[in-house]
Amino acid sequence: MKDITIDYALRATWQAVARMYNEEAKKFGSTMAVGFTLLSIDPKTGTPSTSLGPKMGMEATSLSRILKRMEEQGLIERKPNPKDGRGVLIHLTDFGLEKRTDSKNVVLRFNEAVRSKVSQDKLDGFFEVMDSINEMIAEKNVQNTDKTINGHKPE
Amino acid sequence: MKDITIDYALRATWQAVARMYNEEAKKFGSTMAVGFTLLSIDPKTGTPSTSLGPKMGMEATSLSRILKRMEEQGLIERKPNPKDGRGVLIHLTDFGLEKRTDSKNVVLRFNEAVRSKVSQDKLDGFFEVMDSINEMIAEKNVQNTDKTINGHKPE
DNA sequence: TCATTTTATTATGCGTGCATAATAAATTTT
DNA sequence: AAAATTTATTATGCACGCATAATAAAATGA
Repeated sequence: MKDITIDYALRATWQAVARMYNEEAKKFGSTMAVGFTLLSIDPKTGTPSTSLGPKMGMEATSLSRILKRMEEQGLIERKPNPKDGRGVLIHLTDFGLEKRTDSKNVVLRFNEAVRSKVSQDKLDGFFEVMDSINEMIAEKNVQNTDKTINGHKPE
Repeated sequence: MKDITIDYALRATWQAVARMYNEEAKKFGSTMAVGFTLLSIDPKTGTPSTSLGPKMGMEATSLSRILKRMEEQGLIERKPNPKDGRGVLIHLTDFGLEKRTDSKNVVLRFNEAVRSKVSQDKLDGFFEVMDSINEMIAEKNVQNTDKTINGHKPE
């Protein structure tokens, strides 16, 4: 029985990863959140902004400013969605694709490093606990039933 | 083999918990970060601000503004540290102690809910993965060797 | 003792994430 | 079709966490 709480371990560990990711991203002139967003955009077809929020596990409004800055930096282009006058399609520029690759490498390096340190068994336990937490929270919020993390991957 | 990355699960899950914690904290006029800080202060002896950052797994500078607001809200008092003219001792006010109890209940409820959903085995896997990640990151940053999460608890 | 270095804290700016509110374009209802 | 509702997006303000820089008080070294 560990001496720390689940939420504390989750929080402190995520913060540590976030610090590290931001540090890495800085090396190629980016940030963690921008990197995650780049990874959530389909390089070939582009991605309707509607699906970005759920895909990234965050509120849609939170993306507004990030996308704005990404557009200003020339990482993405917003194109009107022919199927919905309200919606927007997010496309990567060549520059964005380049940064996307950089971001992907950071993510891959981290995940491989962790997987090489822990057994698949422990990792399964980790993912199950994550699933349980998300389920539990989703149950409390009736309107958010589609916000489970399963079935999504950042690519 | 899950279809999502470790960092993604960590991030999305933590964000979900953070949203929930903030929602709960709002009910008694507080926030998640303030709640965590309250829980990290010893109600009897007070806590030197030096130890708050490491205890909470965050940079010391990040606490400055939070403590400032907490003082303005009457949750804490900063008293000079008799043993070190540079340092400050953080003490809870009666009001702070009250909010600390509220915050503690939120944390306890969450942890109990998770523990009732997952086996101790899975939970051990979770904690081991968290430890591995923190170790790995600590190894990269030579100056941060004392930043492991083990041995700390938010109370 | 005096100078240098280390340590504790605060100030500031930036990026991030949320809630809330506003706007505009569907969609549904009548 | 016109009105009401829903949905997609943006704007704004607040809280948070970080890095960097500034300040002040030890601690260390000469």
